[in-house]
Formats: sequence, C-alpha cells, structure tokens
Amino acid sequence: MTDAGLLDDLRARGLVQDCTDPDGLAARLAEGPISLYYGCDPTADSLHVGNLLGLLVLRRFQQAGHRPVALAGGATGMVGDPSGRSEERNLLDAATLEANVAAIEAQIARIVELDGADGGELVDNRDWTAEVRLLDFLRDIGKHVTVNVMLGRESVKQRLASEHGISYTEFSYMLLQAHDFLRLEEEHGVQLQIGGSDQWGNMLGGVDLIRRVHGRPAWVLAWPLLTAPDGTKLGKTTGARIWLDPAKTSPYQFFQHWMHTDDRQVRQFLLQFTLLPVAEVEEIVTAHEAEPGRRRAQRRLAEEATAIVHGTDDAHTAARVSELLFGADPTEATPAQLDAVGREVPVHEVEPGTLGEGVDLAQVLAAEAFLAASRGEARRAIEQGGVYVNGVRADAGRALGADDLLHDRYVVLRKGKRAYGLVVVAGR
RNA sequence: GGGUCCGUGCCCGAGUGGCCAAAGGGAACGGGCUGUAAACCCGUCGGCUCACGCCUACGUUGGUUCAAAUCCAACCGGGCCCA
Repeated sequence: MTDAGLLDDLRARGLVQDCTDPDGLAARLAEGPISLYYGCDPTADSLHVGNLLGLLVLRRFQQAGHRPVALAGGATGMVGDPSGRSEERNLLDAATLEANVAAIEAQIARIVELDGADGGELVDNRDWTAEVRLLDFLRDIGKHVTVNVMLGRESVKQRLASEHGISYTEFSYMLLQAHDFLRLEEEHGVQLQIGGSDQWGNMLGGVDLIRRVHGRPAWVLAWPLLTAPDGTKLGKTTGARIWLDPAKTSPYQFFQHWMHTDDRQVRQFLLQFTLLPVAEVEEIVTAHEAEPGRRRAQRRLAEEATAIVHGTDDAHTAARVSELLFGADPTEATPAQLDAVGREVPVHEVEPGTLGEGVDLAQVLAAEAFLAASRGEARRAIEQGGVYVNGVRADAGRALGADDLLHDRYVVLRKGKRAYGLVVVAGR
C-alpha cells in the first residue's frame, strides 16, 4: 500500500526541483512500492543538515510505503578526494574513510528505519566497486557513455570554464555514481535515485546507463539546493557547519541553530526538516505570522528537527536549557538546572581555589577556545560590552572571583547575544 | 616536453623594493535598534602585550639587498597555448 499523494506532498514541501520523467514516475509509484536510494559520501566523521534533508526525503518515501536504500559512499568518497596525496596520506585516508563510513552509517540508521519487514537497507558502494577491474569497468561501463555527453554536463562545463579545471579523477566520479545506480538496480531493484540538484548530472548518468545496459527505466528526483535567505548559495563560509553528531554539535546547539532561522525560511524548513503534515505547517506559520515576535514557528521547528536527530528526550532538554538561558535570571537557577546547562554548552573547569584571588575574565573566555578564539578576541568582546557574568555586563578588566560563584560552584558566562558558557569548579 | 600566466590573511581580491599586518569587498565577531529574526547604523577583525613594542604571515626553499609580498634561482601546485 503506497501513498499516491507522495509526489504532490513533496512538491508542496518544495522538494521537487527536477524529475527526469514526472508522469512516468508517478505511474510507477502508483503501481506499488519502489526501491530508491540516496547516497552520502563520507567526507567527514559526521553527516550534517544537508544530508539530513536527503535522509528525510528517504524517510518520507518509506512512510509512503516505499523501500529506501541509504548508501554510504566509501568508494566515491575515496575518489572525491583530489590528487596530490602521498602514499602515506592515502593510507591514512583509507583508515579515516573506514571510520567515517562507520560513523555515518550509525547516523543514517537513526533517521531511516532499517529494521522490520518494511525496513530499509544500508549499503556501501565499496562492496561492489573495490573488486572491479579497470579494464572491465572501461569495457562494461565506459563503452556506454560518450565523453560528449559527459562534457555537456553543467557541472563539468562550469569546471572546464573555471581556472581550476577538472581532474580526470573528478571527471570519472559521475561514472562511478552511474555504476552505483546500475548495480543497485541489478541487485536491489532500485529504480529511483534522489539527491540535491547539484547531483543532477551525476544522477542522470545512472539512468542512461541502466537504459543502455538493460533497456529498463529508472528515474531521478532532485530537490533544490539549500540557499541562504537572500538566495545566495549556502557555503561552508556561511556559519559553522551543523553536524548530526552530538559530540560535534550538541543537541542544544542543534536546537539553537533552528531557533535562529530567518522568518523568510521558517516555513520552508518546517516543510523540509520536519515530518509534520503540510496543513499543520501552514497553521503554525499562520500563527507565527500573527505574532512573529514569539518565534513559535522557529521553536516548533527546533523541537521537531532536534527530536528527529537526537530523540525527544534530548530535544526536551535542549528546549528547557534554551528557555533557562534566554528567558531567566541565571542567579535564580537551581544546581540541577545549571548541571543540565553544563551538558549542553561549553564548559570550562577550574580547580577549587583558583578563583580565590581572582582570575582575568578574558583569560577564562579564551581558555581552551572556550568562548573566544584568542585572548585578544576575548578582550575586545569585553571592551565592546559584549560579555556578561551571571547575566550582568562585565566591565573592562573584570576578574572572576569567588563572589561570582552560584551555589559555590558555577559561573554563567555569555558572549554576545547567544554564546553561553559555564565555568564549573572541579570536584564536589 | 616547449612557451606563457598565476599562487596574497576565513573567502574573493589590490599591492611590484622601504610609508605593509598588507587597500577594497564578503564572511565573521561586538554594540545599538529588535523578536535569540530581517534590514539598517556604529565598531572590531593575525598572535602576545595592549602603551611603546615584539613575534608570525603573502605556495616552498635558498639567494640579492641596509631593507622583499614585491628582485633572482630552483622546486611544488594550478590555468592557457603549442608539440
């Protein structure tokens, strides 16, 4: 039993930018469950919100009765790394890759349901790529693809026009991805690949290959690339990356990331990063627009998205800590509340007694890159009136002393409007 | 293999012997206004001290010079053209 409204739902969520054959795909979906895949390359030891979007689309298909296949790209991840590596580095990279694949597979398993009769599958393209011989690949795959077509791909054209050119390795990437699709089609009956529109060219290669080799149909569905509110591309420079790994981005930080969503994007993100029905999203947005100052849409978005990635318990904690930090007077917080805060924001431990004679505040802020990258940056922030001790603005030259301790143990520091940190006296 | 151009701070991008920690823009950071938003305004924006000053930095290594991001050489990396 598959949900016929799936494609319409995806469209309503702004998740359909391109489709190779919308009518054909719709007809195929109407026939019954389809197997589809989405691939993540293990370029880091954690996935980020960009991948989350794809995994959620996979889950939407799953909820509509289809069978998702999540691919961890151990092989493509290896090729994606460009030239100029020494032997040693390459060996190291293989080990890193191994760890990365293991890490992201665990994350995928939390977003996509893998267990049970309707469970999805998790695959690694190294399994069918590692042993492929070069000559076989050139003969069996390469012969079906003309360079003319490859050169025509927008991604390649752009690189050819740029001053950096494109390496043969990267040029080959699309072939590897096409090969993945082909093998998944053969061995897992996968007929649809989904991905961001930047993957369009790569994904098309698989469709062509499957048609040429087997004469069978396959489809591609692409969503638009995430952009900044002003429409520009969302680059690595645009803020820190938000990871799914709680060790890299704590649930509180993850929650806060969504709390900061621009009004202009909150509807889009509710549609794309939560599993709430479209109608409910519209209600939330309407309510939000009536009283934007209350930021209800952002709060709901943060709660839903954090719950998906970290579970409802962590989401609730993140919400509680957020309210405490942004709404209340730190001096009124209980030790238990401050402990909860300490699990979510950066903590700087000091030995008992060190605060006795007073410690320079800038030094504390900069310690271990706690809240400032350097002492100079910390000093600047203080001079500019941007640092608060237990909610009270600190003057230049401020020192932290035993008097500042809450419950004999904690100091709540804040830099700017949102960056919180907790100083904790070690021990009891 | 030959020729030619290029390699600057988080990114883009000026700078062709001293006046360069290096223009300008973007990003980022702090303040103001607000709603933990946007826009706008102000300030900051290599490190240490913050006062002078010192250190590190303009692909790498070495050289010329009182003095080099700026000149020379080799090397590494990249673009384009030719073979």
